[in-house]
Amino acid sequence: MIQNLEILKALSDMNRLRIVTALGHYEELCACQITELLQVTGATVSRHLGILQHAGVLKSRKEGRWIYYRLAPPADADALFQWLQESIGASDELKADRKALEKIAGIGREDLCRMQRGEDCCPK
Amino acid sequence: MIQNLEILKALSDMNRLRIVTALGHYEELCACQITELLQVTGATVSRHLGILQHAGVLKSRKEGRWIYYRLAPPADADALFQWLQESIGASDELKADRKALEKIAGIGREDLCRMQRGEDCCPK
DNA sequence: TATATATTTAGACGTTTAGCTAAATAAGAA
DNA sequence: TTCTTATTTAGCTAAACGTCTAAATATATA
Repeated sequence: MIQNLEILKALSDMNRLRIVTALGHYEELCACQITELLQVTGATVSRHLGILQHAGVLKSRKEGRWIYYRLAPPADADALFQWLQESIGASDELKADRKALEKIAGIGREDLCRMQRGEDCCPK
Repeated sequence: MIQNLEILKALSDMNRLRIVTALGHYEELCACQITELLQVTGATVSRHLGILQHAGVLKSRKEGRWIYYRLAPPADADALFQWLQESIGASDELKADRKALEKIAGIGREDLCRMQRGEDCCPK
């Protein structure tokens, strides 16, 4: 498949757009943070991240148990991603994500993951 | 659905990319010309054109029995389409389309449609 | 009017995709 | 080592998608 077509396909899903937009604001996020943002299963997030990574949109970095993802689109798709970042944030759903992310980023990895497995320990 | 997501979805199909690329070169084309280019059923072409039109990427103009389509992306997607036109033509499949289109555009509507219904009348 | 024809719509069919649950993997902690 | 846990993989289901054929629509021509 054409590389650019694969990128377009990778971007034409709301949850994946949300991931890309989030990473446009946060430099890098771990899978558990994205899981918390999207409110879907970890497995589903993993699948979406895999699709984005395979399309060459994301790169990952492993650190202990956590895997961090960051945007890394190919140079010749720069114009596309610039358009994305500028125009896509306008939607209400993505504005809400922005707020949710602030909270998620503020919690810290360990507490976030504890929360996710239901220990209900941490900041509400 | 977010407008920009709908545009991305509309563009994430090879045949629709071929249509958009063709219209990037030819100003306007009728459905039968696009049918000849893609080599799929008229019904299928009609569906693809409908999806692109619904996403706001194309506009149509009726002239007698023929319907002509042309690119008409919304202003705030300009950057996206500029990227598309610049970067997407590099693929081999789309270069072949370019050649096929020259032939198709050279035939003329009436002869082309006669050809399509198998009368086998016209330039080979 | 009746016939021909370019396009669209409707319905069927096979493939792809997004989501889930459960099991597997990989890596720290006890 | 054994246990815990973050992530991925496998297998499933339901919905979405691309394509086809056949019928319907709209327009021109005889």
